[in-house]
Amino acid sequence: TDSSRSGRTDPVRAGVRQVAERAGVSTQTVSRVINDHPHIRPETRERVLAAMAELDYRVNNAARTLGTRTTRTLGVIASDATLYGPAVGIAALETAARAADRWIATAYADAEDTASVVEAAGRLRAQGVDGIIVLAPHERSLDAVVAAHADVPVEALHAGEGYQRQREGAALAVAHLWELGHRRIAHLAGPADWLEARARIDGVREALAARGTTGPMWAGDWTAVTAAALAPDIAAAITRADGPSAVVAANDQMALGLIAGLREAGLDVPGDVSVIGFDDNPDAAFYRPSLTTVRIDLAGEARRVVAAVLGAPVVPSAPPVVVPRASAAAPRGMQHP
Amino acid sequence: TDSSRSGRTDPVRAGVRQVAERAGVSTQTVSRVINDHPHIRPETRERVLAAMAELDYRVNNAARTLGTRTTRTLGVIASDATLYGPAVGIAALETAARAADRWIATAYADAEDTASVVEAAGRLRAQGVDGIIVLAPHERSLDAVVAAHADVPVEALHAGEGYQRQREGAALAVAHLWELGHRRIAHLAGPADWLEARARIDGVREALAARGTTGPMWAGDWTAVTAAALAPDIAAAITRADGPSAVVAANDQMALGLIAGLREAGLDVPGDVSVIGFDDNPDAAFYRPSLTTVRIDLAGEARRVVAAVLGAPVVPSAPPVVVPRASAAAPRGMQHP
DNA sequence: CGGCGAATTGTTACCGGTAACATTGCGCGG
DNA sequence: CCGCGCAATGTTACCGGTAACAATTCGCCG
Repeated sequence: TDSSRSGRTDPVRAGVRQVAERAGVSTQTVSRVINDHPHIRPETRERVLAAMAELDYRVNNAARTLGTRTTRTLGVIASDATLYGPAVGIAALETAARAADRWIATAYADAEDTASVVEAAGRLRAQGVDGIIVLAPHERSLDAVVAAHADVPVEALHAGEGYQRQREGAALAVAHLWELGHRRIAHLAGPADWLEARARIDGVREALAARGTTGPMWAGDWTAVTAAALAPDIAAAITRADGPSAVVAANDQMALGLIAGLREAGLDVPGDVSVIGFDDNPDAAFYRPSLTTVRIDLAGEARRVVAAVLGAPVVPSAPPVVVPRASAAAPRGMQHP
Repeated sequence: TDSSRSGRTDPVRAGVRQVAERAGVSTQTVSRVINDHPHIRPETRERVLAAMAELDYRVNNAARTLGTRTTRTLGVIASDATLYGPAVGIAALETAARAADRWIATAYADAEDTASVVEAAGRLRAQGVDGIIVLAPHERSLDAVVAAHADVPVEALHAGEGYQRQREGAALAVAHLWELGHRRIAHLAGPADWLEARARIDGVREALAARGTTGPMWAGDWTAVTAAALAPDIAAAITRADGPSAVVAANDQMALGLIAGLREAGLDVPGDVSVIGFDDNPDAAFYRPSLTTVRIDLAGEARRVVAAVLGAPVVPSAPPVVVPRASAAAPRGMQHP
């Protein structure tokens, strides 16, 4: 009976015991209703739900965790939030986790430093996460995390089927350029020890191989700055007699830097060379020239990996698609076929 | 006494009781050591620490939470992760929280929908956060969150002192353009009911007022798409006799879209009109033209707001600075003064 | 109509810390 | 040499759920 001591709102949060009393059942029954257990008479369930609503009941996660030894929380290890891919990946994971009635705990780490990644995993473990999702890591970091935390499921957003999707996307990029008429295609890759970069490299390689050719490759670090720094080199290759006429960049930000750098070197995009990006950053439509890019179904990937960590049945994501814009065009001499 | 039943690693995590037994003290003493309470003999502390190390003890957060009713977790409500500002803000908050030995729980909400923001706050509350930090919200959403969750501290990254910083930054942008010789300066603002947008609007207005003038204003939604859609309008204003010769965009992404749209309308940046952005997106250096922008000390802001939520003494952040690049230049007719 | 198994609900103990309070030991002033 | 007060440590109960097990009810079959 609420004493009129102080404020207007409930001074103490209601617990299962209060709900149970109000509904005239045991706490266990309340617990069963909360967790959707079977063998509850519909009428009883109603009564409990009503009591919960009246008391504005919320489960106490800490208590639940203590009892069940499971936090319903998934840990996410992310690296650089200034990169478009990871930032969107985290958001997609949060959404997917929420849909699965889980929480996300995010820990940032320096992807270049395996120890820091393992340490981030440790922080997440200390918080009691039920599983860990690694975003775009070095392959060896992933291995290290798996080794150090063998007792929780660890998944990478871009491993397994995600790897395939990335590969497909890269292959699509090559196919798009090929159809435009390009026959010598280069790749500006991400750091080679990132799974994500590797997948895109493999995709490019295989697509080229399927067409009986290969192409030069450079490795950046996902940033526009580094891509711009590599541009002179790439420009030199392009201007050679049998140099590439198109470049697949492993993400949009590198494409941006690359285009700026190529321009600096006197090359016009898409006049002298075509460039295609990866990620479909919403800004890419407004780059100059607007950027042709590959879109991955990140939301679907996130759902898949969350399901994988939870051991739930996975639904496949949608296949990647090319978003054609101005930065990729027919090679010089083919404009009017 | 460990029965040799199964695996190599400890089958059960050690708890305070195990540590206490091993160190020959009570669990309470262990607890005191964990939490750095006074009145522990150094020698005792050593013994406990040793026992903890030997047993690879980790506190169980759930148990601690249950006992103390505090989770050491701060909730962050974010809106759109595809925007550079919020994405970096979250990362900065995570770092600041970690430095304060706290966790971050992130909940995404639709900023345009107050109910969704309040609901996100509710989710965070259910998780038991000790405080809530709202990232770039509508003012009314912030009010609603405060009203609905009066019993936890709620702060906005861009309210209070953060507001001042934003205002300063906008004023700096105006000052920069003014020094270049611009006398008629427009503002492409964010949605007017966002605190962040408001601060920047106020900064622009006040800086103009201090120079005895005013300027036209348009409101976008932070995205390049909408900025591009507004560009024809803005271009029309610019080409009028006494139209503005420079635009302060409220973020870099809008600046990007604006520049693309102005170009579409036949206006050259910075030839016909100067544009300055806000945020110092690392990509901005590679836009074409490279974007002059304003940098805010986001890391410092994050530290400040985390301290504020925790009721700790706040350290001020660094003042904003202008990063001069190519998109802002002297107005036509002043190139050679 | 007794008996049996499934459906439904209740009882009890426990998860792993910590707050609150109790207790012990010791230095020191009078 | 006693008593006081603080330093150092211990005891106990409890936080708010849930697992495990027990008990009761009920429909239905032989």
